[in-house]
Amino acid sequence: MTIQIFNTLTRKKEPFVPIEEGKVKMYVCGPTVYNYIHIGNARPVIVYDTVRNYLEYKGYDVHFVSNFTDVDDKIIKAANEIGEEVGELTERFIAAYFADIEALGCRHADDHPRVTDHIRDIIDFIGVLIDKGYAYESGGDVYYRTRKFDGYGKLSQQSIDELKVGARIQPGEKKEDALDFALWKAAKPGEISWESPWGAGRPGWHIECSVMAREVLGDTIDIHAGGQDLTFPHHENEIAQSEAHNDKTFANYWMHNGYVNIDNEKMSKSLGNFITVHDIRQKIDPQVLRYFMLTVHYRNPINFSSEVIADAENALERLRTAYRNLMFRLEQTADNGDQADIWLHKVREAQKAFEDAMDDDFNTANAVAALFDLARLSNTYLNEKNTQKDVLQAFLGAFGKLAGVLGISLETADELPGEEVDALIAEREEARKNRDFKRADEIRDHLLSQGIILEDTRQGVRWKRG
RNA sequence: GGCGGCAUAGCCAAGCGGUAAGGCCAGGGACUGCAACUCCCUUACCACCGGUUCGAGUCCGGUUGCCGCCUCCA
Repeated sequence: MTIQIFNTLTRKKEPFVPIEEGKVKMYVCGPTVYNYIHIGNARPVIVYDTVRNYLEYKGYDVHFVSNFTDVDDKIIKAANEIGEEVGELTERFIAAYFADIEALGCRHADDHPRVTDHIRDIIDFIGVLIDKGYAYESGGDVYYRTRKFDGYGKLSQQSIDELKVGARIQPGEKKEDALDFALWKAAKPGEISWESPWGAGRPGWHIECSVMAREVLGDTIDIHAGGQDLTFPHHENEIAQSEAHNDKTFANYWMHNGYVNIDNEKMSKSLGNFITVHDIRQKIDPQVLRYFMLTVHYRNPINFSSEVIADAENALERLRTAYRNLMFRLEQTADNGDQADIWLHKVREAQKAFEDAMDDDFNTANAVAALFDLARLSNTYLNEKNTQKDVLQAFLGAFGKLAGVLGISLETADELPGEEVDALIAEREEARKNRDFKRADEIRDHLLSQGIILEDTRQGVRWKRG
């Protein structure tokens, strides 16, 4: 089935048709690296990593690009405050970013272009916009002439005059119109800067994405994504820049994820109500955070709280237990049965349900539900006296593959119990055989106090870390 | 002021015209020496008021309450 994507441009779900068959060009706006990312920033990273995984699952060759904004006002400010070079600061937080997203099970993009590596391209791009009359120099700055671009407002669905009401005009403004935005900013004394035809300066915020997307992916890309707050003005401005420059559609599909809220309010750096991924992953399993993010449809807001994380922990554990129990059974040299076809069929049905959910605008909430269907099925199967190896492997394969699309690993890194533990388990088995339950329970309680939970099954003693 | 989103069980959350997925928690039962794991069962007049329809959480209008964008922001 074709994937349906909700396109912000049309406010509708549309069948996904890539520019080039079998290939997807995808650009996701990345972080401004002056701090650790917070869990609100982590949402798009997780969501679009999952989108990318699913596109690949469907057989697409995905060229996934995500940029780093490594020069801007906030970075300069942060660097000044702690007395660090801009380059050192950004290098540090880029490394931190990778560490954080890896913990969250996200892969690196195929390309991570940086603004400071594309200054030349940006200057050239701005030059073309000036030549075409879409931009003008003013006192060392260069601004985009918003009213010149016909489609301005088409992404945020606002007319240019409505936008103007809300626009603020800064004192000493050098713009022709309040809605114009900076493509190039003249350097203030002592600031990091590059030479340009308009004097020393640095790029404005929006221009980088237009330029780097084009440099890496070309004039028109398939999917452009980011947080809802980027719709306006960032993405609106990108469209204005790119389409004025390229004379082509910039992106065919625009995806925007909802916010992460805390106490029902948007988490944001300016409000100061944020939790960094760097901190939270010391306290909770980052896989739980990822799972939690995917239990809500990406366009809806998601409210973060300790309660909801506790729920997610338990839920993920159920999935992991199902997986672990399958592995355990497989190790017990599975017997033969004759019901394989029925079960194999059920596995396929669950997989189909997962795909249907993901095809429908990446409905991960329903995809997760399909995983739980699979868990119930496999648990039921494990209650059978005889199991077959190929069925167990089918369950494990489906679990691994589908959870993998969601970026969730069901494997738990339980180290082998030491010899001492083995001996105790053996002793307990002996005691149980002799109906010495007092001693057996003593051993079980002792192991429990060490965080080892025993589970007696028909196939033998199974254990796990509590 | 302009634009937009959301209100579904104790909690989280799908569903977007045909008589309410899934998860967590709770209660009951089965399994077990007892547990654990697991399985089965139980828990929703879908914010409110009108309307369209044979039929509406699901479409239309209105009300109330939250939230967001219009300014740096994922």
